[in-house]
This record gives sequence, structure tokens and C-alpha cells, in this order.
Amino acid sequence: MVAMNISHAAKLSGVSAKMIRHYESAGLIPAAARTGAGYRLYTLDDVHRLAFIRRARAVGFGTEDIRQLLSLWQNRQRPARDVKRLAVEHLQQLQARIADLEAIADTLSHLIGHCHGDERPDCPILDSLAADSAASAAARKDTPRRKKAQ
Amino acid sequence: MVAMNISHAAKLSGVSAKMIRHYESAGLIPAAARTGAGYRLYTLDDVHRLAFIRRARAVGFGTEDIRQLLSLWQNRQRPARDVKRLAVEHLQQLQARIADLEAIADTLSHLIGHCHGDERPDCPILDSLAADSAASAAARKDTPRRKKAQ
DNA sequence: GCTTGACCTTCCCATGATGGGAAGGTTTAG
DNA sequence: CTAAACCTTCCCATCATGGGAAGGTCAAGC
Repeated sequence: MVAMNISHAAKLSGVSAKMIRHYESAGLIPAAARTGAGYRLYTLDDVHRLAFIRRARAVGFGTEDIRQLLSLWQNRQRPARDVKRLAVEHLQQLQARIADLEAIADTLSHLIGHCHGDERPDCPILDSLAADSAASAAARKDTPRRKKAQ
Repeated sequence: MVAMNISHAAKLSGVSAKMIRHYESAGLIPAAARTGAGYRLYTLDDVHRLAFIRRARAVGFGTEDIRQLLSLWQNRQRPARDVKRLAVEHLQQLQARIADLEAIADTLSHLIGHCHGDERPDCPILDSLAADSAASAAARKDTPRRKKAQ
């Protein structure tokens, strides 16, 4: 098997045909060779590259990170330090996102804990979202040229 | 102050003018009254509604959730149970996302721990992303009509 | 009265990864 | 020859947010 078309490469690599074309247009993979009719042709090397991308995506790397990882992967001389630095930065971003989400979840969890959740209409969750306190705080900073429009 | 224009409402509510227009087009807020010249006019009630939306966004609710929360907020008779159910569902989704991210972070963290990160070129992080093992697994399932294209 | 600057309006575009789907060409089996 | 299963490119949608252009409006200062 020297060459295969896109859906076969998709099955082998685990990357959808749609995304293979996308990665090509994004420059993560070189433009595929074409048949006379214009069909893309892939080799096993291409499939490996695609699978690499799929695994990198699975651990959350974005397009630009992957571009760098691919470049480091190709370069047999690169110091492992460069790869590790990229991974550590990415991990830190992940942890920051996790921390943000946990803060949100804690807030929500707290609100939920205070809501009896039965038939009665009073609800601390809505009360908290409606809280007027913070709304007027930002108002002091503006210097409106006029108090009303029109 | 009976009415104000959009930038003032933005300052008071903490929602950008851009997003106020967006929420209007999305139907989260009623279409604003207009001056003769077509300028939008807002009341303090509108500002409260906008601030409500801002706080709901801050705890991660999406547009459709907020639409329901606003409707529950307006309805004085609603049972707190309905609000709580919405919040609990949202919290569960948040927790699921957090769990996903944590799994990714753990994997990455593990890889990083195995990488010496110095000048040498051997790097378990890249090795793992390049791992051939999983790549060929999916291949057995397909029944290619032809082995090669062209 | 005219200019200036700070507003306002609508419309289009971009993000990032992914997929849906249309319109139309190609290949191969039957 | 036809039908099915491919392939191609192009456009659109997600989700919330903002940037920016083109053009209209308003208040203030001269």
C-alpha cells in the first residue's frame, strides 16, 4: 500500500476527512499529492503525522502548539527541554482553566445549597443573580454629558 | 433619570454596548424603545435585567439557560424547584468539563514528569504523541474497495 | 451657523475546532 | 449504462465576544 485516499487515511489515523483537509489548509500537514482527477493521496507517513496531531489534540494542545510540536518532532536534534517547556506552559493554562471552572462551580454549588428547591417561590439562586448591590457600583465612574437621551 | 442611552446602560449594568445589542437580537431582552433618531433607550429596569444576565453568565450559564432563568425570574409564582433543577444540571455539566480537563492535565502531567527536559533529544512526551500502537487499531474495521487509489 | 468630537446605528468579519450539507466530478461494481 | 460510493470546493453554524467600517445625530464652543 503506497498511497490511499482521504477516507482511508481518516480511518487509519482516527482523524476525520473533514479535519484532514482542515489541517492541510491550516498548514499542519503538507499539501497532499493528488491523482489526475484531483483526489488527495496519503502515505503511511502522512497517517502517522495525522495520528500524532490527533493525540496532541487529545491532550488539549491547540493548533499553534501542535505546529511547534510537529516541528520539534521532525527535528531529531531538538533538546527535550524545548518540548517540555511547551508542555509545561500548556499544563499551566489547563490548570488555570480548571481553577476558573472550579471557582464557578463552587459559587454555583453554594447557591444551590441554599435553595430549598421545593414548591415555594422564594429562591436564593435567583435572588443572588438579581442582587442589586453590584449593579450601581460602576456607575460612579462615568461623566455623562447628559442625563437623558432626547 | 427615566431613560438613558446604550453606553450609559452599559456602564450601569456592566454589560458592553456590543453585548446589549447582541442580547436584544438574541431575544434575551425586549427590543429597546427608540428615540426619533433611532437611538436605543433604556430604563433602570432594563439595567437590572442586563445585570442579571451578566451575573448568570459569570456563573457560566449559556444563552438558553439564561433565557429560562429570566423567565423564571419574571414569574413570581414559579417553584424554586425549577430554578434549582436548572442550576443543578448546569453544575453537573461544569463538573463534567472539569473532570475532562483534569484527566487531560493528569495525562500531560504524567508525561512531563517522565521527561528529563535537558539538552538531550530523547523525549517521552514526543514519543508518546508519536506512539504507533493505537494508530493501526482502527484499520481492521474498514473494508477498502481498493488498496490504492489511482 | 458651522465645525468638532462623542455619541449612535447597522453590517461584516474573526476567533477555534468541528461538522453539516450542497453542487458537481470520478471511480468502480454490476 | 447506471447506481453507489467516493472525491472536490465552498458556504454555513456553533458560542460569546469584540473589532472596525460607513454613515447618521447631537451638544457644545466659536
